Amino acid sequence: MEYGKERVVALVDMDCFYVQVEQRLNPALRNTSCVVAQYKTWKGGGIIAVSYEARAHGVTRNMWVADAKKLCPDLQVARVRESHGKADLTHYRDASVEVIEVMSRFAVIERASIDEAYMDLTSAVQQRLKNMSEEQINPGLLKTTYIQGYPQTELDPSSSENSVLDKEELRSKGLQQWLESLPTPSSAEQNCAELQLTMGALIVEEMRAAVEKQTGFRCSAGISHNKVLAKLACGLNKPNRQTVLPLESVTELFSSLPIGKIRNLGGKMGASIMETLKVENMGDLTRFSQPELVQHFGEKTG
DNA sequence: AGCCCGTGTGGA
DNA sequence: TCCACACGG
Repeated sequence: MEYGKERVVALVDMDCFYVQVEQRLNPALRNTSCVVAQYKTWKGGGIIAVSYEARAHGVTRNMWVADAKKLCPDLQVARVRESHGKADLTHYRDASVEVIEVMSRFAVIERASIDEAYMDLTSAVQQRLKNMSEEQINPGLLKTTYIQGYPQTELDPSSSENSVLDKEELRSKGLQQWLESLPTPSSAEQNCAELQLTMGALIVEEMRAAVEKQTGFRCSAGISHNKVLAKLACGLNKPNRQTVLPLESVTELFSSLPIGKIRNLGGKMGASIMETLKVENMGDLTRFSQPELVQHFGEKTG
């Protein structure tokens, strides 16, 4: 197997998880602009989770409720339970366990936080490929899947029709183009990395559907070859969607990706990289060798 | 008045 | 091995 393509790794991230937990409990909050906030006294409390409807009004995490209401006057506010003057998150932890239990039926889960989990799907994928007949994968089984970098827009002056496609049309067109480029899942082709990612996406589609059916909670996911890329992919099409990030699409994605967008590089570490190496984008980093990076930033980080 | 918490890293 | 700090949520 080619270097960097050995594993299939997924990251599943619950969409505005605390909000969903409160919405399940109180149906009046569903499909509305709402937030979860803690500590009522100062400016109405601090916001720790925001529904996507409220985000459309510019409401963000870490905002005061009083400020958020200026942006979104009909904002609904759910409150974090307080025990003895302390915010009590056990409610959300219990909901998290519900989700993890469902996901564990599909793969070994590595819990990364209360609302996200990584999983190595390599062996599950190989199992599924073995048992598959030689037909092309049905796009209908990947209804919420985006393939990053697809459709590849060939510069065709005769058809400027791409500009009128909405997001869903683009998604399905890209998926279709991707599936056509794959070998049929037969015999010798089972170690094709792109085919493996696609099978990973199929498993994650099933997992996410099971999570929603069992718990009522929706999530997004990224499928790629390692944890950093899976995390990055997950953020590309939220909420309630999943994204495959093939290695071939990484170069273009990185070319304009600010370093701070990569997990663990959002703070001082990322700033020091940009400062030390005089770079802005992830693409610029490929100019440096691994020993150079290790020298600057330490064994693990480099 | 940004808190609180889990996790990971690297230096002492 | 422990501790301080950084990061994300």
